[in-house]
Order: sequence, then structure tokens, then C-alpha cells
Amino acid sequence: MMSNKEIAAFFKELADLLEIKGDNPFRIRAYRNAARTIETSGYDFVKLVREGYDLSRLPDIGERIAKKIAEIVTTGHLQKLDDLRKEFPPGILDLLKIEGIGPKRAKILYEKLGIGSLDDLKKAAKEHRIRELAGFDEKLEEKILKGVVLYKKEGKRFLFAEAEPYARKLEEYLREEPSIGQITVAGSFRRRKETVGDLDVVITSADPLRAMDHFSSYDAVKEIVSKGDTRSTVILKNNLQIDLRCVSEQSYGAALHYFTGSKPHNIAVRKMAMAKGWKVNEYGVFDEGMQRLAGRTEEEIYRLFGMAYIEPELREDRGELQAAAEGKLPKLLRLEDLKGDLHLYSSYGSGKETPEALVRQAQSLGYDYLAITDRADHLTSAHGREKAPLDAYLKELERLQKASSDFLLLKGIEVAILEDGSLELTEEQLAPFDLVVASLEEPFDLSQKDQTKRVLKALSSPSVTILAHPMGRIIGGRNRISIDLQRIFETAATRGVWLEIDARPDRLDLDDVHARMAKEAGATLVVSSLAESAEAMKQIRYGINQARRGWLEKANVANTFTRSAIKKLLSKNRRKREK
DNA sequence: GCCGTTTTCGGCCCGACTGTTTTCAGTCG
Repeated sequence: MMSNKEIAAFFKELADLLEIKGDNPFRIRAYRNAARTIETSGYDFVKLVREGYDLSRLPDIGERIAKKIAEIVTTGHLQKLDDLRKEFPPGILDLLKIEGIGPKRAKILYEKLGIGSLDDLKKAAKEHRIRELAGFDEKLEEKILKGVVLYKKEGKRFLFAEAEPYARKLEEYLREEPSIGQITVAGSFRRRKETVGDLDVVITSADPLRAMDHFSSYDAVKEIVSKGDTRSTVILKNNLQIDLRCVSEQSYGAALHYFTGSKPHNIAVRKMAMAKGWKVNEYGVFDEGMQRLAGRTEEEIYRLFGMAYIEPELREDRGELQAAAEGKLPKLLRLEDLKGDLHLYSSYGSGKETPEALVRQAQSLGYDYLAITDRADHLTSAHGREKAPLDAYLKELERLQKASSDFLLLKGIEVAILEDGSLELTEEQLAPFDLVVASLEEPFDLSQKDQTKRVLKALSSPSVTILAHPMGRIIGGRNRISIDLQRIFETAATRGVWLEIDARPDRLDLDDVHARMAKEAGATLVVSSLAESAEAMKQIRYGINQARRGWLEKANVANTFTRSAIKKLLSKNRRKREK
């Protein structure tokens, strides 16, 4: 089964190779635009092809590309790409990933020196053969060599949560310079993407040169990549790249908009401007006579196009512009909307703290309820203790509930979904619990059909309240499993099973796209911390980020409901599943 | 190769930085 991402990869590779070849740049762009549509439109292209849908009705996909998509889906190949690949060594595209090498230089490196891989490149740079080439010099050769070495060890993106403290510290540092006015970390960081490649910072300053000097003398800087009057790039000691852009107050909104992206969102806005004969750049929106129409604030820019303000988390060109024009933007979930946390661990299982400490933390966070959900295997086997703590766990939770007025403590448990789809514990064993989290564990490598069947069977249990991390992925670690999530979501919606977005920074499962898919399938979601300590309960904000990127509103998320509403809903859903 | 509320031809997002063959191509975001 081919994913949209895989289909899009055909066109990206086609574009890259044609660019090295020196083909018509507009055809190359057309392939890239099509790849973007395939990745971001939200349709399942395999399904569209199978159902005979006319793909050329989609933006940036014409008759010829539609035919190519059909070829890819039905044969798994694209003849044009196969032919093109034969003209180059397989490693040539790796050259493009090196800082300072684009298609033109890659072509020269290949044609003049026969360089077709990063290893070739490194060797040639070390032997000083690159500096001899026309258009290259000693400096560029050094830069390339450094790029190759660097690429091998990192080339990775940072988790949002990893980048966050660096962003905050940098903001603090920039604030020390008196000429600097506004400071915003824009880019994918501001869009709260689960990973960020670099930090794009936009500032205003009465004295840009001084601001740039201040920036480049930040003590966490390892290397200054470039430094100009209005723009500078540095690399921090932890290899995080920072791009700083300085603009005037009257351009601040336009620059913020431009550097917040996403790229597809910006391109879509520019196309809207073009249709009106206007121009959008990082300084503002201008009419034909270069008269400034907007730019001081982002609100002003969106208003000019007849749209409501679009929250950064939504700016992915996934329908937000149309929704904004029609006044149909979601009112996004906020951290303050949460009234409880429904998935976390205490010292009876893998957590560090007692249930009591977790309840205290919940109360201090302003929550009205909490479900402690230690894992079944920790509760039902001795694990080096004298005996299994299940009874003691239940008793303690009951005692705590009695002792806590104005607070609801749900007796929860997390059970693994076994390979055949049955649960780790029997229905009888699960009976005393108010809330049961079913979590997908190994094996992760089942076929899509078997994996889907497995989870559907788990959802047929009347006890299951929440389905946790159904994508089974670890960001930067393990790919998502193969499973028909659309079907899972529809079933969960019918059976009153909640779907989880967890807040572990390297999981955030469901992700943004699938959270939205779940919402559209009519399912209710929950945002959970999966905390193993009282402090970690605060990490739930990362889950909120993901939920917002998934267009979720308060009404879509169960743990925003009041104490009495959630209690009622739990028993109503249970009755629904027992039918 | 796509697209069209002046167009089926002739456009296609736009600007900064680097290095320098001191005017612009190449790269990047």
C-alpha cells in the first residue's frame, strides 16, 4: 500500500534529477507543486486512483501528472524516473543535501570529477580537487568538506521540546540589547510542529547592525554562517541553526507571517495576492503601484484578504485559508480548557510518585479530575515485590477518592492489546475500573489487514475507554505502523471509545493529521500526559500543541468536559459498548 | 508541466547573502 508521501517522493526525485540535468525550471517546479498537493491535500491518492477520480481537478495536477500518478499507483514505478535514474549514479541526490551544493554545482561535480556520492565528495575535497573547478574555490571546498562531515553525524531535526529551552534562552539574550524591540521565534517552532529543523527569529530594531552584532556574539554560538545588515545565520554549540531576521516596525507583521510559514501556506497566500495584482513579501502587501496595503500586523494582512486571523498551528495549507475566508476556522483548544488528565502512572507502576502526590499536583494545575492508569503488568505481577499490588492499588485509589472532596479520582488501568486483539486482562479483571486504556504494543510489523483486525477486536471489548497511541511511532525512532486508521476512527466513534493524543515529546501520537481525521470521523479525543512524575504532568502542553495542529476544539476533547459530564459520559459510553 | 474573473499563450513567489570574473549566478529559506 503506497502512502501519499511515497507517491510524492517520486515527483520530488524527478524534480531533483531534472534540475541537475538542467531541464526547464518551470516543469521542475510543476513536479514539486504536484508533490506538495499530493502530500498536503488530505486525500488518499491510492483510493482516488482506484475509484477512477479525475485527479487533474486537484490544484497543480494536470493531465500529464495525473497519468503519472496513476502509473505509480498501479505499477509501483514511474518509467520516466527509472530512465532518468540511469543517467546518474544513485548517490548523486545526496550531494544536494550538503550546505552550499545545489543542482548546478552537483552537475559540475559529477561531470568534471565523476563525483556520485558523499564518499566521493569527501575524498575529492580532501585531495583538493574541488577548488580547481570553475565556479569553486578553496573556501567553498572547505565549506563542502565541513558539510559532509556534519551531515553524517546530524542531519536531524530537533524535537519541539528539545528546541524549546534554547528558544527561550535566546529570546532572553536578545532582550538584553536595548535597540531590539519585538522578538518572536517564528518558523515551525511557532507553528508548534513536533520537530523543528532550525529556529527562525524575527525582531525589530532601531539599530539593525548593532542587533546583528549582539546576536552573533551570543555565547552559545559555535559558528557564524552568514551575517548581513538584516539577516544572519548562526549554528549553536548543540548544532541547532538559528536564522535571525531584522525588520522595521511597519513590516513586522509581514515578516512574522513570512517566516512563520509554512511554505505551502505562504505560497497559497501569494497566489491569492497575485490574483488581485498585489505582491506579498516579507515587508508587506503591496499593490501594483508598490503602495503598501498592509504589513504592520498579521491580523492586518489576513483582514486585507477578507479572512479571519489564522493561528500559526493551522498554517499548513490544509484548508485553513478557505475556512478563514468562510469564517469557519475552528476555535482551537487551549491548555486552560483542560479539566483533567486521563492517562498517567503512579508509584504502583512505573511512576515516581504516589497517587496522592499526583492528585495534589492535579489540583494545583486546576484540574477537577484525574485517572491514574498504571500498567496491568506492573499491577498483576510481583515485579520483585512480595506480591502483586493490584488490590492495594485499587484500595488506595478508593481511599483517596473518599478523602478528596470536590475532586474525581477515576480508577484507571492500562492494558496491552495482545497479538490476537484480545486484552491483557479479562473483562472480569477489568470490571472494578472506571477507565481502561488499551495500548498498542508489539508486534508492530503485522500486515495492515492483521494490525487493523487486531485493534478492531480490542475495540469490541465493552471495557475499553481509550485507545492509546494507535500509530505506534516514536519520532526519530520507529516508523508508524501499517494500519487502517480511518476504519479504527469510525469504529471508535460508533462505540464511544476515545482516541488519545499523548504528550510525550517523542511520541505525540496521534499526530496532527490523524487527530484531525479522527475528529472528522466523529470520534472524541483525549489529550494525556503519560506522566511518570508530578512534574511531567505539565508536559501535557505538548499534546495541546498537537491537538491544535489537528484542528481540535474544546468540544472534541473529553478531558475538557466538566466532572459530572465526564462521569456521565463514561457510563453512557460503557452502556453503548455493551449493546 | 500547470494555469486562466483581462489570457489557451506566456506567465510561473521573492528577497538576502556569498564571493567576487565588482554584476550576478548559485544557494538558501
